[in-house]
Amino acid sequence: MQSYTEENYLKTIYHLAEKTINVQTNAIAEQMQTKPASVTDMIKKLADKGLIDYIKYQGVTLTETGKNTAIDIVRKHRLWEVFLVDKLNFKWDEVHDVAEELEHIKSIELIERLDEFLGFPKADPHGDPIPDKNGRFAKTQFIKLIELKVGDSGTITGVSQHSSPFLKHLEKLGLTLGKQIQVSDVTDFDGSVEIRLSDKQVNISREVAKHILISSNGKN
Amino acid sequence: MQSYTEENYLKTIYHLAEKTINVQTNAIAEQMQTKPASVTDMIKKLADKGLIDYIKYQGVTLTETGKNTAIDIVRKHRLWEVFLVDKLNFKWDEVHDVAEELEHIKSIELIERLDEFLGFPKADPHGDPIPDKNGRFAKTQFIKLIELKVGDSGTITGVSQHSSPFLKHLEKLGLTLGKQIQVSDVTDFDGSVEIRLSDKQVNISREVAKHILISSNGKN
DNA sequence: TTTTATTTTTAGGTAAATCTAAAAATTATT
DNA sequence: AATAATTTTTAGATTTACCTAAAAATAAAA
Ligand SMILES: [Mn+2]
Ligand SMILES: [Mn+2]
Ligand SMILES: [Mn+2]
Ligand SMILES: [Mn+2]
Repeated sequence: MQSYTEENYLKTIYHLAEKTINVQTNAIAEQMQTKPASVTDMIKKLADKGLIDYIKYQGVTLTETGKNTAIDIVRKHRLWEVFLVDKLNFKWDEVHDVAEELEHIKSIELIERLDEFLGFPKADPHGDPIPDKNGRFAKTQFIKLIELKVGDSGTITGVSQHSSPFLKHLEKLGLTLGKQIQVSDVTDFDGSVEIRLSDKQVNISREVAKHILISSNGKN
Repeated sequence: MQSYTEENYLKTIYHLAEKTINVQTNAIAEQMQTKPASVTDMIKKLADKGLIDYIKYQGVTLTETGKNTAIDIVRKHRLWEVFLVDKLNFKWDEVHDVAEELEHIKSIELIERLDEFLGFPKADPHGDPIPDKNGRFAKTQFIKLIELKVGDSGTITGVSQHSSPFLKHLEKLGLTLGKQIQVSDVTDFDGSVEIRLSDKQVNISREVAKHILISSNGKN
């Protein structure tokens, strides 16, 4: 059984491992809003428990057990987010912090029944896939909106930034999950992207375009 | 802001204060499954924070702030229990431990929306009253079944014991909340009580009868 | 290949929540 | 009222998760 803190470390390492093979001490410290020295302490403990492989000065990787544990926490986090949005009418920018707490509730029964209650959802309110009870989930094939060329179209199926200001901004622009979009222009001057929606046209900065994930349905 | 542990102490003191004015160190220790020495430490901290009044060797009482905090935790605990039973199909004997964790999730928004989602329930699955968001709730007038005389009747509206074995036992006997009952006999030999239900007759021990709460609707 | 910069670890310490063993205060019994 | 029993508190440690400051290792630059 892991502590609340250990679980947060495992989840952080899991997410960082999606970008780099070996996860570095400083990266964990930044993500966890703590100091590298504290990370080193925790890393040793997790290694002793067989949840990560650790070579001094070389960063860490999750073991099979560690990875499974992390995925289980991610599963809980995302299911709770669905609950908050679908059942309690939270907005997609309001759910993260609460889910950050709820994900640590320890009851297999609870999460399985919640999953059923929610209708076994496949994705959370941000488009992130929800692992099933065996930890399996489809690796989603997303393209960053920024990578689309003029004329390309697709559907918004995810975001790679979960901050409230960002999500509120998208909401205001009407760029929510499931929306069909087409890139109508890319401005030479600042690289900002002109998006055609079914009913209107909006302009978004490169920074915003980087964090919108598209499931492409055909190039032009 | 209180820690998880502080919250559990406050809740324990609150419940013990329903029976005695001054709550004693040993009583808290027993309830919290910890040692009196640990309780003394925590008591000092809670007193420093202004959540309890404490005179050495004289036990403690909750301050207004402490009481409000405790009631808020009780509110959360009971709402989560309703959620588990009404929405996730848990049995009334399965919810306590999970609610014990869920009650510590810190989000006012969450609990108010949950309350609404559940239809502002007035009682939890064990018949205990749920405080509203201002901490107010009707003081329920229960009579212990053991106190009824032969011929008295009433409705089962609560239990004063939440252990799984006890609740499963009641379930098996058909003695669940809302059931109409009448005391048809009290055995001389062991004081066990004969209960008439709408469709059958059951015999329960004094020990069981002590923990069933009845809202009386007329004596004979 | 030195030197410099960055990253990571170690050393030593703090605060929260617990413990055991022993001392002190209160309560009950003779 | 004196003694015994019970309750409560103190003293001194331990564990977990942090911290700062300094040392060590690795990576980058000159
Ligand atoms: Mn978390
Ligand atoms: Mn999410
Ligand atoms: Mn609790
Ligand atoms: Mn209850």
